[in-house]
Amino acid sequence: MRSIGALGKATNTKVETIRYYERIGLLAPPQRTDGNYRTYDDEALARLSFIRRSRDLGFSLDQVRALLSLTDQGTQDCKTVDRIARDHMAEIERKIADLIALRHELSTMIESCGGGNISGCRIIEALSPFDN
Amino acid sequence: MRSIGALGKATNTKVETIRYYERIGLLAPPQRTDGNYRTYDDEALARLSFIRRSRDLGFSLDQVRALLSLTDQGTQDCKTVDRIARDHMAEIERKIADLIALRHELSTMIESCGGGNISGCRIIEALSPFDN
DNA sequence: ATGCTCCCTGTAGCAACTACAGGGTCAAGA
DNA sequence: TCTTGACCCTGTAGTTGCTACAGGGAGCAT
Ligand SMILES: [Zn+2]
Ligand SMILES: [Zn+2]
Ligand SMILES: [Zn+2]
Ligand SMILES: [Zn+2]
Repeated sequence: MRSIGALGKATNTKVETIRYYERIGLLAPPQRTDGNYRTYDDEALARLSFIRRSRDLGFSLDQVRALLSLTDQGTQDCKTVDRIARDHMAEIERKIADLIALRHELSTMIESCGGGNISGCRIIEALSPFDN
Repeated sequence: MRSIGALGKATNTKVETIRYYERIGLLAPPQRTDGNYRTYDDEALARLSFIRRSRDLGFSLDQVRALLSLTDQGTQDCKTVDRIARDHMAEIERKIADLIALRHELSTMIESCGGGNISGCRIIEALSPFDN
């Protein structure tokens, strides 16, 4: 059994974040000490580690919730797990493509800056309408 | 002079968003009609277009605010403009790198799924602690 | 007069936390 | 024993950039 602070250190999670996960139902309310302190067992540690790892991989809390509830009924087919992961992957791909397009536009813009005063700056021009 | 709805259409911006920009001081409060309707002139249109273009390029509202106030004093050196743009570019680069690393991890994970039931799924295993 | 579309203000919601304020608890040292 | 300090508690509000109402008023056409 460990305190919320110890759990936080073990999982690299802020105490407030742990309480937040409890509030939104992602972590079960743990047992309390006589002084009303939360105490966590190893299962809670494993569950929070799972959550953090999933979050680090960019899954949304809703996706994490789904993954957790699927894991809790471990006898089912893992098709849904696969689906969630692939959907997330597709989203990442989309974001990468968007950002690469953005980078191209930005770099063109930045390279055009001649370095005079602002009224003649090409960056500002590129942002402004009606002066193409 | 145009109504808020017309300005919204012209800049592809929702009416609520325009009011929001006004509330946070990004757009000046416009003139009003007798019936208390906002009316916008061409300058407001240009300003909102600038904002939208900057937002499309991923600048934060704070960055947009800075760019606008720099533009308003057009005689200054454009060093600061350049700086904002380069900072933003660096952030985009960081995000791209992060997402590419993420994609690598995810694809490894997804490819490892053999398709049985959940308790043996490699995706779940990859997310879980203590079972490496 | 009635409907319809637009506009107004003010407030609350989204994601995923984070940061207090204003207290209580607990272990250790003087 | 008393006190100090680190930790914990609840509850609420802030962050970013909007978006969505609710409950009204304005303006125009029929
Ligand atoms: Zn290009
Ligand atoms: Zn320049
Ligand atoms: Zn790898
Ligand atoms: Zn699987």
